[in-house]
Order: sequence, then structure tokens, then C-alpha cells
Amino acid sequence: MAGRKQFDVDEAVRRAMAVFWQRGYADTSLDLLGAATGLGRGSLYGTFGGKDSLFRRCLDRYAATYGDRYDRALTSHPDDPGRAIEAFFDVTLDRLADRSVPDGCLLAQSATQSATLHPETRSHVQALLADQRARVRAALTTPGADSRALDDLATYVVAVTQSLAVLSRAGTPLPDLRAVTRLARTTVSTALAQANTGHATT
Amino acid sequence: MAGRKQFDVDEAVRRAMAVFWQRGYADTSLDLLGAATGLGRGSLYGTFGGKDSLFRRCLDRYAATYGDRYDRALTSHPDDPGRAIEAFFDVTLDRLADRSVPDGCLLAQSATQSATLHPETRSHVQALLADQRARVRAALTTPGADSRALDDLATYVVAVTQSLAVLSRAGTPLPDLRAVTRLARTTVSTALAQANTGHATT
DNA sequence: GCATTCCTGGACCGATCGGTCAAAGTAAGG
DNA sequence: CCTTACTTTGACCGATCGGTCCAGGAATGC
Repeated sequence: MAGRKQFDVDEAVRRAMAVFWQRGYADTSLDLLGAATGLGRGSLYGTFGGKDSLFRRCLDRYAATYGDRYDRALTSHPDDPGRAIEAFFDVTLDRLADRSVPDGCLLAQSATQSATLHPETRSHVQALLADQRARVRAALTTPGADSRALDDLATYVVAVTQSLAVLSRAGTPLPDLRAVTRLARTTVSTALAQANTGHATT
Repeated sequence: MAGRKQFDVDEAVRRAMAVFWQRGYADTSLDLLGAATGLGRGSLYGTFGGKDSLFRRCLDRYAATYGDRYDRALTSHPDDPGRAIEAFFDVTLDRLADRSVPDGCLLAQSATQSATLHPETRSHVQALLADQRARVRAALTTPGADSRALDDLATYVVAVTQSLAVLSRAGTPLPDLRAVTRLARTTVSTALAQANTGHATT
């Protein structure tokens, strides 16, 4: 039962992430994490160094997994920010529809609970959300458009994304969430058009 | 030190609500509630009947307090849904700017944590959010407008509201949140115009 | 094949959790 | 003024929390 590592670390992180995602940091005990990963406390502590450290690793794993998907979506239409944002929203909708992962969003979950997280972890969550906003902002960038308007628009897109996770957790059916993204898409398109014509020159 | 009740129950609920609001259900201990209200465990338990029961009472208090403000905002412009929604968003922005109450939103906080709440409490949270949506929906109602479009629009407005709380908790500065509501307002106005002209007759 | 290294499982730690209860004491009713 | 009814305080309960530690055992390096 020992010698060299007997389990797949990546798989353990993935399972631990699902528990944190489902229950939040405070409501996830080491016993629960042990049951989910099949690991004893010794292995958990030896490999990850404690609950908080494991949690941050799960945050990174989450950000990497879905960050990649968001990136692919945003870059799928390099010359059409409107379509890029549509694909961006679809990534979130697909995840919310995916029964194999918990409902909601680990980052939204963590952000609302950030008041009780360790300061270091709280900063981490904020940084990951800032990354997401930066990604969207980059995809919106179009030469000649008003920079400030695009900043606001990126915040708006991230806001709508977060709202989907909250509403999904509150029992809002997926079609209703899809309707929200449809409305948000028209906002983005309209604002993009305004940002291009309203200010600066081409 | 005894005889008849020595404290203001309403004030106690208000203080307990602030703690739940700030920390969430799981991270709020009875000791913390006792310190915030100045009450011993016996008084807390005797008056409110336990943590869960007190929490639900705080939820109701929260919904009543801000529900009233939302109502006033929505009815302040009975003939102009666009302005009504603007006032609606302002209620949330004002609350997020209010340093005398915790950041975020108790309902958003509870919704994201609903997976670990008692089923009864979870339903309660969902019902309160449904109430909010119904309020918005009623304010949007205009004769002749497409009903389905207004339903979706109401969901959208509630979604944006929830997103403000999440982003605020994540450290997004208030001006950025204000920009989000500006964008959302244009969406509402545009959609309202479409709902009125695109379908049905006046 | 032996010594070393390191992982594993589970017992154990003090702290804290939500909840209970009885003793103490005050205010109202007669 | 005395009985009754009620609140309050704080000790106490078993359960569970995150974290520590050690004995046991398997795999590697020589």
C-alpha cells in the first residue's frame, strides 16, 4: 500500500475540484475530499499540503480547463467580436447543461464567499476573474474603437456570465438563461457598433 | 437579568442578517451571531429556534427591506418601464455603495450556496428570487407587448442585478458596475421597443 | 537481497461546531 | 408580598472540524 504514489494526482485534483465546486470551500471537509478522491488524510496532506493549498490548486485547474475553452471560443471568430462573444456565452451555457459537472461556477461560488477565504486565496480568485475579463477585453479589441467603451463592455460580458451561474444555482431553467445571453448579445453588438462609429476614427 | 425580553427582536434580526450577509450560512457560527446581537445561546435559541430558523427569518427580513425599495423604484415611473428599470438598478447600486451594510447580496450569496442549505431553506431562497423576478415582470408589463419577450427581459434584469453583487464581491469598483447597468438599460429599452412594435398590435 | 526512501492508512489532537439544559433571577398577577 | 411565568447566562453535550503523526509496508538503488 505504499512505496511510490498510488494514484493519479491530476484525477484527484479533478475530483476535489468537483466537491469544492458543488459545496464551496467552507462546506467541504477533508473527510469529504478523502471520500471523493479515495485518498487518506496522509496522502492528501502529503501531496497537497492542506485544505487551503488544495483549494487553490483546484481553482487553478478550473481556470485552466475552462479558460482554454473560453480562449478557443473567443478566438474562433477573430474578425467578428459579436460572434466571438456568442461562442463565449455558449461555453458557459454548455457547462451549465453538462450533468457530469456540478451546477454553477467555482469562481462565482468562491467570489461570493471571498469574505471568509484566506486573504491570499481571495486575491487568487480576484486575479482569475480579472484574467477572464482581460481575455474578453482582448477579443473585443478593434482598431479605432473607443477603448473605454470596450473596457465597460468586457466587464458587462463577464457580469452576464457570472449571473448565469447564480441563476442556474437558483433553479432557473437553461432556456431562460439562453434568453439572457441572447439579450446580452444584442447589447454587445449594438455597443460595438457605437464604439466604432461614435468615437475616434478608423 | 431576566423576566421579560431584554432586547429588541427586530434589531437582533437586523444584526444577525448582517453577519449571514457578510459570511454566508456555513461560515456563520452561533457564537458569532451571539457576539453580533449581544445575546446568549439560550436567548437566541428560545427566540428564534435555531440557526436555520433564524437564517430564514433573516432572509425574509432582507427580502422585505430591499423588496420595498425595489417596489418603490419600479412603481416610480408607471408609464415608463425603461426609467423604472433604471431606478431598479439604482437601488442595487446604492446598496452596494452603502458602507453600513455588507457587500454583495444575501440572496446571491445564499443561491450560490444553496447546494448545502437545508432543502426547505433552499426553496425559500428560490422563492424570494422568483418574487423579485415577478416584481420586475409586472413593472415591464405593457399592453400589447409580446409576453414571452417581457418574461425573458425580466429574467435578464434579475440576472444583471445578481451579477452586480458577485462582481462587487470580487472587487469590481462601483463605477464599473454602473457602466454595466448603463449597458443593461439600453438592452431593456431596445427590447421593450421591439416587444411593442415587433409583435401584436397596440 | 538488503538498506533506504517514501507513501499509505488510521489513530489521535485541540478547537469549534450546533444544540441542550438547568440554575439563577427578574417582572408581572393576584 | 408571594407565587407564577418567563428570560438569561453559561456550562455542557456529542459530533465534526482541519491538522499532525506514526507504525506498517511496498518500490527503488545499490
